[in-house]
Parts: sequence; structure tokens; C-alpha cells
Amino acid sequence: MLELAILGLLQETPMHGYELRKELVTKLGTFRAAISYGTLYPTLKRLQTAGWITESESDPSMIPPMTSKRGRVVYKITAEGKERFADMLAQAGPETYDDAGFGVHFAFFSRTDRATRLRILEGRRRRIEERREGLREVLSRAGERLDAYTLELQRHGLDACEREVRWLEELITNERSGRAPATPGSLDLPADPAGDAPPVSPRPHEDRP
Amino acid sequence: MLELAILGLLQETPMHGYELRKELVTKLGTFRAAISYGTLYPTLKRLQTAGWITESESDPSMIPPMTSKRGRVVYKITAEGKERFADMLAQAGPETYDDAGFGVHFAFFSRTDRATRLRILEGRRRRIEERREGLREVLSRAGERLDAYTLELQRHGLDACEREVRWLEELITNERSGRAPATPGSLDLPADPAGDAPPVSPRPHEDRP
DNA sequence: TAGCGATGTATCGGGCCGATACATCGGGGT
DNA sequence: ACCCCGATGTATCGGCCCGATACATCGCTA
Repeated sequence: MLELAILGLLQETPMHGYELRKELVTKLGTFRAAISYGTLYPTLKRLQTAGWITESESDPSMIPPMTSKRGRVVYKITAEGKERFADMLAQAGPETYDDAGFGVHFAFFSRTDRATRLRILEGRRRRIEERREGLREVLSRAGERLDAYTLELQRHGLDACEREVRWLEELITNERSGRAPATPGSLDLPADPAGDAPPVSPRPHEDRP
Repeated sequence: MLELAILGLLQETPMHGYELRKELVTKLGTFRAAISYGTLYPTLKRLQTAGWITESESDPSMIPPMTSKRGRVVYKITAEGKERFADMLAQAGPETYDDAGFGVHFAFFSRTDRATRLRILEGRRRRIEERREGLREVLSRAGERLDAYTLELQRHGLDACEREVRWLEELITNERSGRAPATPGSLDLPADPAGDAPPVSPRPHEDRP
């Protein structure tokens, strides 16, 4: 999962570890609060060994105050890495239905085709529905056996499931009708006719302010 | 965390691994969907080696159809185990503020004193508030840099945080006024005057139907 | 010039997961 | 009578990821 995230971020611009972690927080907010360095650096090495990323010669992050070179290592994605990234997105199976996997994939939805998006969204919904049913069954079958706190915990969980299913449902219908997720400031797209292109792509990247 | 959960469950009745896992699902619903056997069995051994649990001689789960003995191993908690469990509940620190830890501790709140409950609840609230602020900042600072899907993900996350804070707030005020969590069927307690005893204890355990 | 907080890379031990293997029990089909 | 199958049950292995920790440098302020 982390591999996918790193590959995805490096697709937009080269970065070093520290920066990567920050971007991860920005992109994956809830679903993966913060990636530990104890995972990040070994993973970077793994990706490098595999040939998906390489150390970048020039350090593009030499911005405003930064002048001297320190021990930083800036990585950039390779052609094989891009290939790999695309594969991972397209192959997306059941791992993408659990919390962590879903979050990462969803964050890169704008780089996926509609069919894949729908597959993931529906799988995720299915998964949450199962969890919801499980909770309902527990509450109705074992309810009187549980203490007040446990009951409260389950009820809160059930509520969260119901909300998430509704959220997913909305996303799915939007997706089917060819719309990007409804942005309150509404940058609704004109229902792209090809029906397979990512609905909104971020500005590719511009230098940090 | 798993250790605490196992100790907590065995406190109520002896069990074997398979059964333990089911109870775990029942008690921890959302926060720890299912415990993998690959974790459970090694942990049981660890607990046994440490002396917190022992293999039970008589197999109390020889109920209705079950007659012959199979390879099952029924564990029961030891005196040291009970001590350890109480310690872990009382010492509860920051680990109990993240998702997994909080769920497990909350599920055993009825075995904790009020001071500990409040400490955990408030720590958890703090944690979620921080997460919430992080998301708000991302949305306001980096919002226009992100694509529609990522934005939607963050908004959904923010919403979940806000709900959870409200939920925790309610629990905290209830706790301060000496009430158990409000049960719709309302088994509200009469605001226990000692103020330190668990508000609702589950029926200790009765044979499965 | 000394200290401090942010930046930055790296390792280690340990918890937990998913896949897998293997064995037994009870019930249903043929 | 036979056999297969799904639920029950225990166990191991490789691998991801986390938290703690260590160490070094930069730029600012006292």
C-alpha cells in the first residue's frame, strides 16, 4: 500500500523522504494518519532496488532559503515505476476494500479509469455493508449479554458504517452518471462523453511558493 | 492490545482460541474487525509462558452436541493474569488514544474506575481534535492544489472526526455526571454516589443456550 | 557562541495480518 | 455404506508497518 502511495506521489514531482511523508499526510488524511519513518525509508530502498524509483541527480527542492546540500536523497520515479503504478491501480483487488487500501487507492482515483473506480467503490461498499450487518446481528443477537459501554461502542460503529455506505452510494451514482464528486464550490464537470478519462486532474505541479 | 483483550475476555469465562476470536468480533466490532489466527495463537502462547493464563483441565465448552475431545486447548486466566489486566487498564496511556487501543480499552470500560475512563476519553478526544485540525488546515491551505477525489476524501474524514468528537463529548459529560452511556432502552443508573464503581457490569456469564 | 527546534536519514524489535497447511467432526447426498 | 463438504480448530511463515531511538545539520535567537 505504501509502495503505491509513494509511486503515486513521485509521479507528480520528485521528492525526498521527509517531504514524501508530509504529502502523504496531506493526501491521505484520515485513512493513514502518518507514515512512520521506520516504514518509509526501508520502503524507499526496496523500491529503488526493484528499479521503480531512482535517486535524482539534481535536487529540485533547492528552493528559497535552502542553499547548501545536506544528506538528503531526492527520488524520482522511473519508466518501470510508472508502469508498475498503472498496473497496481488497474489490478486493484480486495485489498482495496479495507480501510488503508481503500484510502490510498481513492486518493489516486483521478489517475484511474471509470471501470476501476466503480469496481473499488462497489467492493468497498460491499465490505462496509458486511461489517454493518455483522454489527446489527451482534446488537440484536447478543445485545442483552453486553454491557452499556460495549453496546455504545457497537452503536457508534454501526452509525459510522451507515454513513459510509451512504457516502459510497452517492459516489457510485455520481460515477455512473459521469460526474466527479460533487464539490460544494461545484467544479462539476460537463459529464465527459468519453466516459473513461479522469474527471479532474490536479495541476501537474508547480514550484512550492 | 490483543493481550489486554484476551485477558479481558478470559476474565469472564475460559475459552479456546477459536471461540476467543468470535467473542473479540462481538466485543470490538468496528475497531478491530477480526483478529487473525496468525496473531492469536502466538499471543496465547506468549501469555501462557508469561504465566498470565493456563490451559484449563476440564473443558467447560463440552456443551450440547459436542461430546468427544478434539485437539482444542481451553485457556483460563490466572491470578497474576488478573493482576496484569487491572494494571494495564489503570496504566492506560497514550496508546489508548489511537483507534485500536481506544476500542479495546473502551470495550472494557465497565471494569475501570471513573478517573481512568475520563482520562482515556479526554485523551482520545484530544487526539481526534488534532486530527480534525490537521484536516481543516489541509483543506484550507492546500485545498486548491488537490483534485476533487482527494478533497472528497478529506471532507469525509473531517466529517467523521467531527462526529466522533461530539460522541466523545457526550460520553464525557455523562461520565462526569456519573451516568453510564445513555441506552435508548435507558438502563440509566441512579448516579452512583461512590462515583468510582463501574456503572454497569454484564451478567458474569451464563451457559450458552 | 551556545542552545534549540525543525529538518533529515536510518535501524531495530515487535505486533499484527494474510496465506497456507493440516486435522477432525457432523450432516447430506448417492 | 460411502464420501465429500463446510464448520471447527490449531499452527507456522513471510512480510508490512509502527514506535522508539540515534544521530547529524541548518537557521534562528538569546
